[in-house]
Amino acid sequence: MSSPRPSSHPVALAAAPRQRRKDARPLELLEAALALFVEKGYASTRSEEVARRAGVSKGTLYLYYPSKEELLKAVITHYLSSRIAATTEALRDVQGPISPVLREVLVPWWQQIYASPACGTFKLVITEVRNFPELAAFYARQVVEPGHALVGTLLQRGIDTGEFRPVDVDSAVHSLLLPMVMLCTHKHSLGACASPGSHGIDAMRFIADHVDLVLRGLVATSGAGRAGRPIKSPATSRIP
Amino acid sequence: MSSPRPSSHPVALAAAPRQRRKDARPLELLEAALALFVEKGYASTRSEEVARRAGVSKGTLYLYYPSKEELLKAVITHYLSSRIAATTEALRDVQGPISPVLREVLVPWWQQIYASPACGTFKLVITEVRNFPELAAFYARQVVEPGHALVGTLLQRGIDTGEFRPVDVDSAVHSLLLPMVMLCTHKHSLGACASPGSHGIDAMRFIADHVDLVLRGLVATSGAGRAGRPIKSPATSRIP
DNA sequence: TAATTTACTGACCAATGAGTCATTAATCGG
DNA sequence: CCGATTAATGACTCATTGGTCAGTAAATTA
Repeated sequence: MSSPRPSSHPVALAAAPRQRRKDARPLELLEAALALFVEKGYASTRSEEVARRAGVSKGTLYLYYPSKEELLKAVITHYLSSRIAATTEALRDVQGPISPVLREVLVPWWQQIYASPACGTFKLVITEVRNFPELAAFYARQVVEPGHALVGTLLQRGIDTGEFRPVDVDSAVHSLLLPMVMLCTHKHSLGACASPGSHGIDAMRFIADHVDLVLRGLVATSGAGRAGRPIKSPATSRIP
Repeated sequence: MSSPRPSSHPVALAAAPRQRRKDARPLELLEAALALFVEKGYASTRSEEVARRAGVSKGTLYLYYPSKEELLKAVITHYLSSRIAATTEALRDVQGPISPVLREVLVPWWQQIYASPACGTFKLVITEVRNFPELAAFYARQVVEPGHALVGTLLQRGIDTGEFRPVDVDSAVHSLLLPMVMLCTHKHSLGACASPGSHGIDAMRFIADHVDLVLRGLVATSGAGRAGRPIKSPATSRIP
C-alpha cells in the first residue's frame, strides 16, 4: 500500500530498503551494543545481533568499529565520559549544610542515572573488567575515584563543621554509594526477570529512604556521646 | 628420578599419571567451575579449562555433568543451598534488643560468607540470570526472599518494641544488605584487578562501620521527633 | 541522465569450542 | 596373577561466529 520510500525514521523500523546515514550509525550501534552487552553479556552477544538491532548488517558494524572488543570499549567510554565532568562541576562548589545537598542533589542526580541507559554500564563493567583489565584503570580513574572523592569531600566538610559525627569518611561514602550502584546492577539482572507476585525493589523510593537513613546515622545528635564504635584509623586518607 | 607412582594428593599436582577418584571429582569440578565462571563469566569459560583446573580431561567433565549448562546450575545450587538453612535457623529465635544481634550475628555471618568461595555466587548469579531465567526464580526463592524476610522480621520487631524508629522496613533491609552483596560482587570484579596505589575497599572494616551507621540511623533517639521523611506506604507488605 | 563516489550488504572463510566415543589403564574379584 | 569392570582420556565432529571483501545501490556531481 504505502510507498516503499525510505521513511527517514531515526532508528530502523520494518525494512527500509537501504539507507545511507553515515553519521547516525556510530551512535545507534553503541546504543544497540550497550543494550545487548548489558542484557546478555559481552561474550554471549553475537556481533551480528548488535548490527541487526541497530538496523544494519554485520559488515556495516565492522565499518565503524574495527572489532567487537573495540566496540565494547567504545560503549563504555561513551556512556561513562559523558556524565562525569558535568556532575563534578555541579557539586564542587556547594556551600552550607551538607545534608540538604545530598538529599536534593545527590538523590535526583542518581535517579537520573538510574533511569537512563547509562545505568547499565555499571553491570557491564562489573561483568567484564576481569576479561578486559584495561577497563579497570579507566573505570577507576574516570568514575570510582572522582565519585568517591566528591562525596568524600562533602562528608568531610560536614564533619569539619560539626554537622556530622567524626566517622570514617571512606566507609560512609561507601555506605552512601554502594547501594546505588547495586540497584543499577540489580535493574539489569534479577530486577529484569519477571518476578511472579514477589516484590521488585522500588528504586526511586528506596534511594531516598536510604540517603535519609544514612544521614540520620551521620548527624551529630545533641544527646548520645557514645552508642557506637570509635573512629578507627582516622589517618587513612584514601582519595588524593 | 623420583618414582612415577601416583602421589595420592587430593587435588591434582604436577602430572600424576592417571587417578581414579570417582567420588572426589564432582566437587573438585564444581570448585573449578565456580572459580572460572566467577572470574571470566560463563560464556568465556572453556569447558576444557574447567576440566584442566580440576585436574582432569574434558571427557571426564562430561562424564559427571551432562552439559556446560548443567554444570553451571550445579555450581549455583551447590554453593547456595548449603548456606541458607543453617543461617535462617541461627537467627530465627533470637530475643532481646536487635542492635546487638545485628552487630554480633549478622556481621560475622556476612564476613564468613565474604571470605568463602560462596561469595562469588553473587556475581555469578548477577551476571547470568538474564541468560538462564530459571535461575531467577530459584535464587529469589532460596536466597533473596529468606534473607530479606529474616532481616525484615528482626527490624520489624525492633520497631514494635520501640528500639527503632518506624521506618519503612523494606528500605531499611535493603540499606543493610545491598552493600554486603555489592562488596561480594566487587571482590570478584574491580576488587580483583590490581589497583596501583589507589585504595581497595577494606571490606571487613567497612561492613562493621556500615551496620553501625545504619543502626544509628534506625534507633529511636529521645530528642528529634522529625528531621526525616515520614514513613511512606506502610501498607506495602512485601515478604510473605 | 550519465558518471562517479562511497555507504552498505551478505556470502564466505578460518578459528574456536561444545560435546562424543573408541581406546587405555586403574582397580577389583577370583 | 589374570580377566572383568569402569574411570579416565584426547583425538575427532560439527555447529557457531568473528571478521573479510567483492559486489550493490544510494547519493552526488556534471
